[in-house]
Amino acid sequence: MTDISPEAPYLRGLNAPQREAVLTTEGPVLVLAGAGTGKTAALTARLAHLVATRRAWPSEILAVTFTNKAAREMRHRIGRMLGDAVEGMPWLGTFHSIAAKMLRRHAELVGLQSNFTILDTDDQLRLLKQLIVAADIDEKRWPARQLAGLIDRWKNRGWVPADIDAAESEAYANGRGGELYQRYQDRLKAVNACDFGDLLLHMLVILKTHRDVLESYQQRFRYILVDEYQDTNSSQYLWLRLLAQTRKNICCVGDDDQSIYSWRGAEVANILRFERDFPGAAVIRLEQNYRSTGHILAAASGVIAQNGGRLGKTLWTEADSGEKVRVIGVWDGPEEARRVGDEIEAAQRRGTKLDDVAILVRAQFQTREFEDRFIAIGMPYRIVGGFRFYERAEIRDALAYLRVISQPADDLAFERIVNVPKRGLGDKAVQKIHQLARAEGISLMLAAARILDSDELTGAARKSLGRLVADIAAWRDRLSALPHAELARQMLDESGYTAMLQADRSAESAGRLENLTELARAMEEYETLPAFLEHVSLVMDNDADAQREQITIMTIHAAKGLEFDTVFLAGWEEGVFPSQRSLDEGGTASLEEERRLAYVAITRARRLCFIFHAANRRIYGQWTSSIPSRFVGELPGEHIESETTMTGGASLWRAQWSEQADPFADVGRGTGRGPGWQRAAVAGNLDRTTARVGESRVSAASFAAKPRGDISVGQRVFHSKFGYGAVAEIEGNKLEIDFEQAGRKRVLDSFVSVAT
DNA sequence: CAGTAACGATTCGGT
DNA sequence: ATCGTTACTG
Repeated sequence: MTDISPEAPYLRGLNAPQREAVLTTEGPVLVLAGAGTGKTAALTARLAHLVATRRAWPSEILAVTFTNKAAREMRHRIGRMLGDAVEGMPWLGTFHSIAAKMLRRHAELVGLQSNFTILDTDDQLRLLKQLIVAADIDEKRWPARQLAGLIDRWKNRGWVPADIDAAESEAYANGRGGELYQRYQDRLKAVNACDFGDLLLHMLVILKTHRDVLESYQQRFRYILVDEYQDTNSSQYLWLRLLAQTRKNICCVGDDDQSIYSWRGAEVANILRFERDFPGAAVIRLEQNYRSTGHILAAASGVIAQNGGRLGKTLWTEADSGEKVRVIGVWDGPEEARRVGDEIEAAQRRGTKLDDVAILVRAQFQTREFEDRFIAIGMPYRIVGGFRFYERAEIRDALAYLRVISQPADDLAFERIVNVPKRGLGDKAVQKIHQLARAEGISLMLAAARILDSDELTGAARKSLGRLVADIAAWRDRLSALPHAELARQMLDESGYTAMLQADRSAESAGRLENLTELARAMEEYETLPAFLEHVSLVMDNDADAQREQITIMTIHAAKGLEFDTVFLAGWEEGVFPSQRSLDEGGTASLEEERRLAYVAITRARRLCFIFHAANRRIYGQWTSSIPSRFVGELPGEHIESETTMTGGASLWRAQWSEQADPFADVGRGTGRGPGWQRAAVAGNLDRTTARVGESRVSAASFAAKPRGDISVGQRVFHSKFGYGAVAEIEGNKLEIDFEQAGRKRVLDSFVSVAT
């Protein structure tokens, strides 16, 4: 079966199907890998095997992952197996980074220069907005977001503007979709830029139309490996199929049950397509789970079993059954946060590390409740997702400056910084530059320089623009003499950006300055400014603060591929999870995707899994009563343990919803009519609820109070939302406080008490 | 040009 | 509720 001894170190500890996945090197292979079945171990072993047996040099293997993080981890693990031999695995990366690398070599074939910029969503939207306005379309009725989504979908399918037929075009502005797509592509080309979809689409076009290029890559890549295959979209699939066409040594690893990105263009159908396009593909199933206890695995399996059309895997484990999944019903969101906090503290006392605990939510808004609570009790936490480092305004501004320096033709970057900080270049000045640029067919940067030679601009605006243009030129000159990180620091000072933040006395400005320092530091790790900018475009990771122990709060989507000892799943209510959107539209398919999410969520847990559902929740400022998610009802009874904190207990609870034939038949948005147990619960919780209302009344009444005598600068105080902090400034009854957890905030003195 | 009031949207989110 | 964007006003 193989020419290598079965004792090869990278085979140690692998089970039979895993070994098969490693040793079946020739021909197409499809590995169906359930959650926690040691997929990554098998995958890295496969790569090690290919190299160790001299079937291919590292540079002859194309290995594609879905995220940069996954790519990094794989690189790391192979490094451990092969020593430094992996140094040269130049083709291990995400679809986008690999496509970008290729495209830089062949850019001219699609009318780009090899130093093209990669636009992010924000740039993309601004550009589209301009085109929409120019096309005389009402941006209110036809939002840029919608067009962006549409173009994205087209690109995901591998369609260029010429492929858009009338029916497709109809989806935007009465049939003008295709036209705008074309204009958008023209505009991108004019500014020498690409969006993410283009990286793949352009390469696809090149591979299709330039035989020599295609053949050289087919020649080069002896083996192709694809991770998270269920997440690939059509364009990625077509790209892979072209590259694998001749040698057919392609191995795809995926799990149809973990396909949760269809809204982003992923097509599970690619799995079925694979067996059709590569007849005779070996199909290998990894079904032994090494991660979770028996109860957790059984609970997850019970839920996912409700889905139709699965390829079918039966996960099993040799591990103990462990503790049952705990399903906890609470009164409302705040109570959910309190209960989770209590359980975490209890787990901590039992020796669980906070790093091993995660709270997973369906939607970002659910994180607020936990954040509030954890600040109050001083529980260290981090929220993954939300605003990433590179998406913050100050970072984007700084990057825009750097882009203008690196690439004068980058109009979008120029527009972003032309009046940041404010330098008196408002709409009308910018408009004039635009006009000239359009008339002459030149970049904004060039037009700005040109306009100074005319008398279009006068007075302050003229002077100010002159200074900016001269500054940018000077910074660009210095780039050859100075390390780019150092240049960035000087640029931030000289542009007035630092001064602008220093002048801003708001609570966040200090943090923003720190972020900029961090940005300059990060730049030091890159050879050149363009190399750094490329990294930024492709990697939106935020790998700051990993120092002290903290729990993690994140969405289920963000948790895919991760695992934790203890997992809290919050907000399992109809309308939250499954989300209202998925219930309103999308039918069975979208409900099944939600169910796969539930499956992914439960299988993140190694040892303990808690599932919460609240009877009342505030959504968009509106109190809504809710009933437990249907997924709660799908959890097999023998693997869970239910409890409720509400009077009436589990018996009443169950009586109301779990024994009806179709308990969700009349579930709709805001029916507002809660089941009977809710009324019972209301009675039971009346005291607590009124107490809370009373509290806030008292606070409100004290709004007008005069400054109090027991607080002075430096005093340590406690605030029920922000926790402990020290008073930094007093202004009447308003205090500036440096909170230990929440940073500097302005609060009324009536909301704090003197700490003891 | 800059500050403020009104308006509106608001899953999931890597590259 | 909240945040971001736009429209209007000083």
